[in-house]
Amino acid sequence: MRLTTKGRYAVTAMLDLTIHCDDKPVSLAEISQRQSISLSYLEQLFSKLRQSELVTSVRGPGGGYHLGRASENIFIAEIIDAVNESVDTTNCQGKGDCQGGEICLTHSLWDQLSHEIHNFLNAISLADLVARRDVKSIAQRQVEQLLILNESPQAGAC
Amino acid sequence: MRLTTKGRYAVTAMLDLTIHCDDKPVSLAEISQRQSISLSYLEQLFSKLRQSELVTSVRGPGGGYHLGRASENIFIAEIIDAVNESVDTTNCQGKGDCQGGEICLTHSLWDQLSHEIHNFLNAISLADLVARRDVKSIAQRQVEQLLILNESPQAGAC
DNA sequence: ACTTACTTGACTAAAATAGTCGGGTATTGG
DNA sequence: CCAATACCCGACTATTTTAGTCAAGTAAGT
Repeated sequence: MRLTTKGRYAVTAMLDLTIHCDDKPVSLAEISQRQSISLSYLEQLFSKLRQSELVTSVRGPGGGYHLGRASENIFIAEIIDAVNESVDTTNCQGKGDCQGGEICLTHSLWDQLSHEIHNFLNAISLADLVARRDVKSIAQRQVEQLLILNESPQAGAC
Repeated sequence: MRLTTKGRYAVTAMLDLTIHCDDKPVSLAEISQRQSISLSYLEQLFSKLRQSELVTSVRGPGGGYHLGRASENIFIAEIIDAVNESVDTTNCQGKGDCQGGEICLTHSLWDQLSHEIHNFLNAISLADLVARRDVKSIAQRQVEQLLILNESPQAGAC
């Protein structure tokens, strides 16, 4: 099982994308500022997200990214899969050749756990996360902090 | 979340210990052979398992390890904890200071997942695993393979 | 044109993993 | 007693992965 900052960053960035505007594309620079993730690293992650068609890109000035489909239909497990982090906890990637070609003693345990985690993450969509109270208030705080920092009196709402 | 070979080896070794004899202590050399885990590495793992009182040791010839308590009362989550692998999936170890002292957008998601995984692994005891059909047959195979390899006609049963 | 912002690929520092190695020390069977 | 067994312990190391950086593009809007 690999579930590290890479997968967490990807989910966080996708959630940020979901929250901020459905009309204009969101640039990576914005996400980078709001979520404190390095721009170069985001580029790497979004390259994979685009290949998996979880986002679509708009190039040129005013460009950025859109969600590939409705937020109700994008599930957390997909995002983590897209950035190459497997949620699999077995040693043999589920193949069952863990001990010199044979199955190992604890294979079925890890196989079961993998399914458990996958089911959990595949039952939660981006829309579900946006609806959460804590997510709403944190997103609000992040926008306010940026307004103060930038001192640019932009229209706060999308 | 860290769930790698270290944790898997620890659980596998503990399960092997549970399966093979409750009377005589089981030596690491035996476990090493049956489970294809390097002896030196097992020593490292058992040092931690002993500190957590999940096993007790008997030194000298004929020595080895016993389970620290009944297999019904040793849960998988404890074993993984003992070898220093945290099942926590948050970036801040649950503290909530993920984004420059503040909570990050996806904190509650990872927090919830961590609890989910912990609950799953904490509901399964070594005794539960031993009772599984697949574990029984794999253990049987492992013993038979060793008997052939060693060609030493030891009493197969404990 | 010029700028913005996506696109790609190569490169790298730091950390963690998965071990090895070499010395111990306790115990016991002969 | 003494040699063999097997636990005990700490230092060391190769490999892999993570978490990025950097540079050189390409496409598109103003």
